[in-house]
Amino acid sequence: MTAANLRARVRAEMTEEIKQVAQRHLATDGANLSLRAVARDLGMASSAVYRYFASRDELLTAMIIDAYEAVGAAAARADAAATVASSPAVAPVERWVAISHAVRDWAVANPHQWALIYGSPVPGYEAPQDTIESAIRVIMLLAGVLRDALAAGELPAVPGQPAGRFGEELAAVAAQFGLDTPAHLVGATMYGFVHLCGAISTELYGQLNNSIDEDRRGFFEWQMRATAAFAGLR
Amino acid sequence: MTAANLRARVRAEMTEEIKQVAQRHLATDGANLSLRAVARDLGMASSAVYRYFASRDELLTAMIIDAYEAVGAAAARADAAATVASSPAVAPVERWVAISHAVRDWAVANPHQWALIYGSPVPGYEAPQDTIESAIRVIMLLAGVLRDALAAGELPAVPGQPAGRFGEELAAVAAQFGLDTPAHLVGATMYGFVHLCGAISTELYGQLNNSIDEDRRGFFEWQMRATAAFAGLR
DNA sequence: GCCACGACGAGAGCACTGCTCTTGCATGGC
DNA sequence: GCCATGCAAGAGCAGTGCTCTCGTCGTGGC
Repeated sequence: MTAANLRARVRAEMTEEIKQVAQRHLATDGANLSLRAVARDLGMASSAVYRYFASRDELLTAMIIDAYEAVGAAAARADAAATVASSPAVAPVERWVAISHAVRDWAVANPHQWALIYGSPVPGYEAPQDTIESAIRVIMLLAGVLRDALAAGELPAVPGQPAGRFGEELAAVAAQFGLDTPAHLVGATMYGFVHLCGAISTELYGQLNNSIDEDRRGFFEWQMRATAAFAGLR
Repeated sequence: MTAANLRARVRAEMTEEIKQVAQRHLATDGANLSLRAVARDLGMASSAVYRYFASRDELLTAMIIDAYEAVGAAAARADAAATVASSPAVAPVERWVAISHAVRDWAVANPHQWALIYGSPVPGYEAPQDTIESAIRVIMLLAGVLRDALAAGELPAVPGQPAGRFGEELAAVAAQFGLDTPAHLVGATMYGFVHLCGAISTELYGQLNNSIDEDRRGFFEWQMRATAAFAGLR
């Protein structure tokens, strides 16, 4: 190992350490992440952090990517577990529900990270291209459930596509991602994803207070089964 | 008018002026509202603002209440217009769609205000009780559509309530607000509201980028008609 | 009519923030 | 052995929320 490689490794470790401390601050203090406070926790000058992240926004971007990775990984794990668990043929709706629960569980456990990726954008911050490939993992999992269900002949045939310009856009999305699913299934996927985001955000941001206070998990599952039914799963 | 009343009026006008300038800043700069910048725009010292708002959070709270009022009023206006427009008997689903479009139109026109009330909470900020009565206006309008449709016999009968603890909570909500609608309709109302929030937030926060870029309004309406159908409207 | 009181505005100041610039230090390659 | 390079630290700038004090000015009570 050359010295340059060693230096790069030390640098990567330091970067990781900064991110970890920043994530701890994020989890406790919320989105108003203070670079100086992170530096203090690490026992170094605030200016030293700028050797690793050019700006606070860049640090936030790194945390956004990590958050997308984490929630996507949690959802993928749940999907895999649900798929395997049903050795003969699990109902696709159970995969749909398992993915949704995994996302919600992650969000409840990491509310500030959720807000970072699916909440209102940080002021003055614009998501760079780095994040988009991480951002679509959850929705691609949902799309996969419908694709498999369609292949297994478990979805009712719906001719045509939703009427309107957006129907063509849905068809274009299917083509773009190489999905051999009709446009209305792409729409149903996005419909489910939209509701997933809405259900979690309304719950986390207090819109359900004084209405559903006890069985939020049950209410959530009821909703997600409704979106699955809209897609044709049952 | 006594002098005290005059003073109170001057004070109210000044308070209103501060809120207007703050709203202008909010609309352009986003949620990182600077009290000092507002004071500069008003040509007064920053400390003078504290005569009217005890803290930045209090100013934000005032703007949150105003935002709830604005979106609720827009939705109520659209509902009233849709109801009147259909002099003999407009399909209830059109009222549902009209309310939804009004909320979305307002959100698209005032994205930062939307983020303020339905986005991730401002760091360190907790919504005070003042906001909750303003917050439920939109969802009460949606509930009203279903209530009227039920009274007109336009909803299919669904016996019982959703199974689970949350079903009881839904029934309790119906009782709490004096709604004579069954629990599953309360659930459908909240389902529609959740999707409304999710659809608008995903659109505003860029989750639809590179998928639905042209006909977002059409995609939104398609979604809201689906939530109406879930409630039994068609 | 006067005067005290209270509301108000302005300014200074504190602690904090993101970010930049300069300086010193240490280490590895020649 | 010397030098270049990467790193850390400190000072400093402009900005923030918020507090405190002080001067002013209009108003209500006497």
